[in-house]
Amino acid sequence: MIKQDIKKALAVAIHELWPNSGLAETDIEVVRPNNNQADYANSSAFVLGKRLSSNPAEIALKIAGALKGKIPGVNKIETASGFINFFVTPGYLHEELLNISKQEHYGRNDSLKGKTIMVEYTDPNPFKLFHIGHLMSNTIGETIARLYTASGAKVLRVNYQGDVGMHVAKAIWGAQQSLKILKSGDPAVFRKILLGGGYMKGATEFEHNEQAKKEIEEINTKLYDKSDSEINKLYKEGLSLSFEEFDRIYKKLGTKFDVKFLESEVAGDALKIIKTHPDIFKESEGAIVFKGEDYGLHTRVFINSKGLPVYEAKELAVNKKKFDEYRPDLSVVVTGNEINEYFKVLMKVMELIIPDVASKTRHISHGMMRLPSGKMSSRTGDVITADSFIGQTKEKLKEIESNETEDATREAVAIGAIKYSILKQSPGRDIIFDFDKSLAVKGDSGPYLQYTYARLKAILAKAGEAISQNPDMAKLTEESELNLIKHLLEFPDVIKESSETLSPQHVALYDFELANLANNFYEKVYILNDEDAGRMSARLLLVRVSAEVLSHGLSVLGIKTPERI
RNA sequence: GCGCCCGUAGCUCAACGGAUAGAGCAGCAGCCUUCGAAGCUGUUGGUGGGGGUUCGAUUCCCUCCGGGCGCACCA
Repeated sequence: MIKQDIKKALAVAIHELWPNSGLAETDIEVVRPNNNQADYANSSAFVLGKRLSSNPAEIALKIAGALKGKIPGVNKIETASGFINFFVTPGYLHEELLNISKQEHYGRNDSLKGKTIMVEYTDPNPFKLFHIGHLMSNTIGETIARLYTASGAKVLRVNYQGDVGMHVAKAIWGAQQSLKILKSGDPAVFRKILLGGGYMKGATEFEHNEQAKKEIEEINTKLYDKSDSEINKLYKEGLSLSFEEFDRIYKKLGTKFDVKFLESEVAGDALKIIKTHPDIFKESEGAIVFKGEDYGLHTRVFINSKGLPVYEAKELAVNKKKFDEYRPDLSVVVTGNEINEYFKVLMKVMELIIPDVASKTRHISHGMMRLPSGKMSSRTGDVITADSFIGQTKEKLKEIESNETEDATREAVAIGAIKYSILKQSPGRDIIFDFDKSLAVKGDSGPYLQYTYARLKAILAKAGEAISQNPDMAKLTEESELNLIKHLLEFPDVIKESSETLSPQHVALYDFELANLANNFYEKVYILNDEDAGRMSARLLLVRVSAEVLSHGLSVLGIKTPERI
């Protein structure tokens, strides 16, 4: 890679000029400048200027002079007020394009080879709706998993689902009430009640109906000791309905979990862990709590006054369980940012009782999907399900489709649009979901990228056998061609950096810029029916590699690339 | 009140402490008699206020203003 070559040459030159500068190769960065002043640039002269107490511009000149003619592929080195700018030759670009066209997994790196990483995400609760918040967690988590895979790690996708707890009791209570009124045995009605309306009703009544609150708490206890057969039946039924529903959605979204944990499996462990650490957890007002104030945090309840473990305790147990059973090198937990503060308490507790787990656990939070009216709440029913969201997006796509599109393709485009709009911004931020405004299907959008891919593939399909002819790489001289190749060369760096910093938006931006350059090339140069067969073949090679890299780039984002859209 | 996060163009978002702060949408002006117009080209427009650190600050620190989330038995 040219960046590495430049870096090495810089390190050597700097060492020769100033043996004691203390500037190592790892301190030197070669970047593609965001302006068009150079192909690659370096700013080490500023650092050296500081260390040597001398003028950066002069230092840059000295370095540039020492490097002249020493880096293969670089034919021009300039300085501009301290920056050192490098220009590469078309010949170098041609050679590199040919190289990457032969690589099977271009873009992958092996920086995490041999490592096992668990990524927990989505975490929907049975008995509640799978809404666009889960869609967000799923999209981001899936991309993190794919970024780690692209860096060579073995990734285990984890889904942790709350099959016990107050929300289940609320849903069952609500369903019972509705069933009494409706006297309906229709499975579809039952399904709807249990998965959506039941929880809503239970949660609402819980807040201002003392009788309901009491009954729900009783149900919660019964759920733990399994003493009531009617509740057991409703529970079992609802659980399998929920899982069926979730699996259907995962399939749609392109996620497949390797490990599924249930809260019910870890509740017992949770109690055990808490009880074996009386030095850390204290009794307070009938509950067992962790006094976070000693560590600049706040107090959290781990076991409630009914003796049942709450979220924090179960989360503690599930994180321990991951390491007991799978021994990962790293465990990443993706959640909404509303639980950031709880997670800090949890991390502190883990540091105290299972430090080895704590040191290998990392919490990543994402923002909320918000409605223009405010926060979404499944309690009040002010919620948009993933299904209806995807459905609405498909409807919107119908407006701009030029020909008859198959439903599966339309769905791939709709999901691509949704995923891209989530991933193009940094994960910590909220998305204000205003359907007409925030979900783009034109411009910087998923469909634009898929369209570009389909367009490139259409050329390749028409070219047929011309692809296999001997490409005359030297014929790629247009600016649009060279710019495209330069961008293609960046792909491995972008993947590696995004995986290190967990920044899906960098991949999204890269893909978008790639599409821009590819479209620019498409408009500027006519590819097919060229009397110069070698040139046509070289251009087709560029089309092919661009399409492949775009497809891989989108695949990292979990976005499909249909051949036709 | 305390803690954490955020504030960039009319709107939605980018920008390892680097050069002239980039895109998309919306607006305006163009491009379908050759490969897919879900496209391409051009254009208008911006870092909440005030200090500080630095050769260099959207980025780091302080402060003020504005918004979000959390602050004990829900997750």
